[in-house]
Amino acid sequence: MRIGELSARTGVSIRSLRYYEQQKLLTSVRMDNGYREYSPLAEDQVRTIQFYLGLGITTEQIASFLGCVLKNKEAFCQEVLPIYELKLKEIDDQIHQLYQIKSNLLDRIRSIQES
Amino acid sequence: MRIGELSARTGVSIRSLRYYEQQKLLTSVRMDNGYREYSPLAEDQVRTIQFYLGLGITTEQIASFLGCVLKNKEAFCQEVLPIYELKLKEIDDQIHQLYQIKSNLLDRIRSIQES
DNA sequence: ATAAACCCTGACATTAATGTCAGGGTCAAG
DNA sequence: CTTGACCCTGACATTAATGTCAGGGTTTAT
Repeated sequence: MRIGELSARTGVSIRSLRYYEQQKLLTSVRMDNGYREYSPLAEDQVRTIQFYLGLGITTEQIASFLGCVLKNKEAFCQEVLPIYELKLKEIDDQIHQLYQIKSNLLDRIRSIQES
Repeated sequence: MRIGELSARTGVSIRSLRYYEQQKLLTSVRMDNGYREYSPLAEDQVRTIQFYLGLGITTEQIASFLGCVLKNKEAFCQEVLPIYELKLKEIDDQIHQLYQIKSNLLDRIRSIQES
């Protein structure tokens, strides 16, 4: 299929599909006219990419294990767990920071409303 | 005082002090040689700016009420509360999103460790 | 053969505060 | 009068994925 169809099937913009290819997350073969041609498997692959992006994993990190997880069960890919754990730590840090700010904001709001 | 001293006193980089001025958070008078000269009050003003930035408030928002809060008690400045409340909502949304991701991450980690 | 719909590359824009560099004045102490 | 420590402006870079535009080819249907 061509890029427009892949985009329509997955809901991912053409621009993003080209970007994924540049980041080595996705491959295509070129037809004589220069158009990209995708295998039917690409649709699932794009959904997988989107799933990991939704977890806040960067394209660079995804590139490091995507080849494996497309062929095996995720548990079999040793690169995945450390990345998940790193991301989890980052998220926890961010949550903590946001709570700090929230607490400060609530203090300020309270002190305004009291006066 | 000149910009280097203000920077040293507040711990805020010279670059940032110039940026605050450009964003109309800070003023200075120019000496004959073109150097900025700051009033002693600037030190406190810079700390106030830093405080609001630490709450995640943008320079544009700060600019909208800084004049007031420098002259009055914060509670007196009507622009402040809506901005606090808006920011609080943004923070809550972000916290919520992060929890969603965290929950997904924990699921994946668990499913890897179970296998 | 022409219009519409598709595809290509390359480039700039987006956010927000800050870092950093280049090229150039100013001033004080030696 | 020179050196070093200040100061100035203007500009580009940073992050990461995506949007958008220009300028140009291709294909399909009429």
